[in-house]
Amino acid sequence: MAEIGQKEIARLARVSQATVSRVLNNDPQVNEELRQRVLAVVDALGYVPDARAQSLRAQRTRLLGFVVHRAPTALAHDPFFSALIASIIDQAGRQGYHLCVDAARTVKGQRAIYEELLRTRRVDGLILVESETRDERIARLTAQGFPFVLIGRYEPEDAICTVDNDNIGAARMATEYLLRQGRQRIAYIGGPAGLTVTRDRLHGYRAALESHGIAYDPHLVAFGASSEQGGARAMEELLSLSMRPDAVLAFDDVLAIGAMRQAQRHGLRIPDDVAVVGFNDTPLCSFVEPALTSVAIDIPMLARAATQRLIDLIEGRPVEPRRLIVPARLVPRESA
Amino acid sequence: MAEIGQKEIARLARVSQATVSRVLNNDPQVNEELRQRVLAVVDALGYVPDARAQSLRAQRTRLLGFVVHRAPTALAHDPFFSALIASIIDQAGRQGYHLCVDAARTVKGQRAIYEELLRTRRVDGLILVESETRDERIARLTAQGFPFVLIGRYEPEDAICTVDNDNIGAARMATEYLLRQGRQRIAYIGGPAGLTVTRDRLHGYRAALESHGIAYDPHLVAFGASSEQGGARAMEELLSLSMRPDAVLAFDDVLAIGAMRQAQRHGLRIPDDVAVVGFNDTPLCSFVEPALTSVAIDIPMLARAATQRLIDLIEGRPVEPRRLIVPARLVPRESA
DNA sequence: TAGAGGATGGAATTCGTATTCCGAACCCAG
DNA sequence: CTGGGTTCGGAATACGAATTCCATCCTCTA
Repeated sequence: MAEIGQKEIARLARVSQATVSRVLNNDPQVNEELRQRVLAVVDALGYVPDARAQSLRAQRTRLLGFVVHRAPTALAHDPFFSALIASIIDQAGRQGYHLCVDAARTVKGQRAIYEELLRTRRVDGLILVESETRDERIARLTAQGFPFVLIGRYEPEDAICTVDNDNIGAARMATEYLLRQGRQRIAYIGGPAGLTVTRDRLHGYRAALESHGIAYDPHLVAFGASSEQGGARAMEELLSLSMRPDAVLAFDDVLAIGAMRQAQRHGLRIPDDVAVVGFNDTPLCSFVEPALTSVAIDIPMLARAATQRLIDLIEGRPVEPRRLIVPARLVPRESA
Repeated sequence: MAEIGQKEIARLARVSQATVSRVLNNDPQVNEELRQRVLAVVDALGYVPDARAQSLRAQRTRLLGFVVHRAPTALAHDPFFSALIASIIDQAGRQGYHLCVDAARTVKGQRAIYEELLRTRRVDGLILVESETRDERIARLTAQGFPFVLIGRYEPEDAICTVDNDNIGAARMATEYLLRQGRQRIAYIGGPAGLTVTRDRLHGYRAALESHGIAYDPHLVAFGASSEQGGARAMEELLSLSMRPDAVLAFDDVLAIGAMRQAQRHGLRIPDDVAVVGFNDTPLCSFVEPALTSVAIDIPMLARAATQRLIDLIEGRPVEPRRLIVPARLVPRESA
């Protein structure tokens, strides 16, 4: 039943197929009477142009690609992921674009996805997240002039379009918040070492301390895998210091909760003895005892900015500035 | 640079464009020597067929549509959502399909998305979730013979392809688990009234009771919005009964946690005085005190089954049975 | 050795839309 | 009444790949 095309419409309206196309594309130079006649038929048949044909003809699909450089199953319960996708869909939808989500199942698969989406011209542009610092694909995309935007920091190139959370500023803000509360020995628990995010937040933490005339003490910095155990172990390490910290800034909420629990096991009260601040403001925060103060990343803003930039890029509009930093905000709860 | 097509390959390999196409599609009736010559050029130029042209020609896009009947922002932190998407991408990817995710921003938008994806033939099939019980779009899809699969129960039609979690069985199993632990007065806290899921789980709960010779007592059933407050309020109601329950089965984890907290505020010990079981096995479960026993829905299985069925439908393979029920399993923790 | 039959590759067409190009009709001024 | 300019719609073509159809050439047999 859906095998109706402009040709059929044209036949029924007794005009040429070109006229049908003109009417549908609001070409001003078409007689009003004809326009109505055509629209009547279009309406009656519920005709809608075939996106596949339009894609071929116009050389663009109105499809954005969202690629996660991670196995699909690994992001199953990642709250970041769904929030990001939701906002991208929203923003893209407003401008008539759709979203094609892909993930690399294997390391080899990354290359395949790159080929599949880019070379086949299946999508008009790409939004990449969780890119490695040195990512060969980024170089190739740049070389090919293929539109893409990166969410998260990327250092080597400066000309590429990037949207990132203000990790330095956020960590600094959180640290200063603790300082204002009179905390003296503030510790930092970092996530996976080597990630730019980990380093950035450490920078912010350090900057806040130093601008308040407090010397940076490496003993007060611990690292742990992003899990409750990781947080607990890191906290254990910090508590064994001769002078234990009176506040902890953690790389993410799960680490923070692990740390909090470990402190509680030692009989310490939160926030009285030790204040704890997490990162990401996940739903978990409200459910732990005491509720966790956390830094909220503005994911919708991140997603919207990235999407808008990508569409601008695709449609040839200038994108300025190339790198955008989105501010985060602190969500105060009971733990600090 | 990517403006190379089969015509260009043909020119360089000194064959016709048709031959290039034959080689790429493994047509057996092409001379081996020619095949090699063509493949050499294809390889050298890194040529990959244009998906847009293929879509038009083959009348299929190898794109699956995933439609959520909800505003994008509403699913921002929904763990269900990302788990579902991740597994769909995985399964679809194995068979050369991609996933196009869409959400209805507004009620009017639902219609628009339906038009956009279906009528424009942008996708080969649809996976729908959270459909209303009476959904006009489903009737239209069925009438048009457009391939689609529903995740979640749908009653009116029996011929449509459906994959659903075994809500009745799961609630029954959880209730029996509590009964085996010697619980006598088991209460049920339901979610949004009117939803099939709510009713199904209530059915399972009731069936378990009755098969154990325990009369169903409507006083032991409360309903609440899916929030911590909702759970707390429902629990308050249950605790005010002359004979308070010694166990609670909740519609989801958040409700369960709310109920648990409320019981604790009354000085009751979990699980000694009141056992609590939640639903969905969200990450929250491990983080509350005591850790929440919950029913885990097999989301990957749900997603994979739905995807596989959709692809079977698209490629004309028979799908049997039309309705598939995926079993859930209980994850015991401390709260029961 | 001629004719049948098979193998093989090229020309042409198709998918549905957008667009270019051009001819026809019409208007007004000279 | 005719020529130049304008308006408008239809024929034709392009987008890139797949496929049908056909011409050619080769081989084998009678």
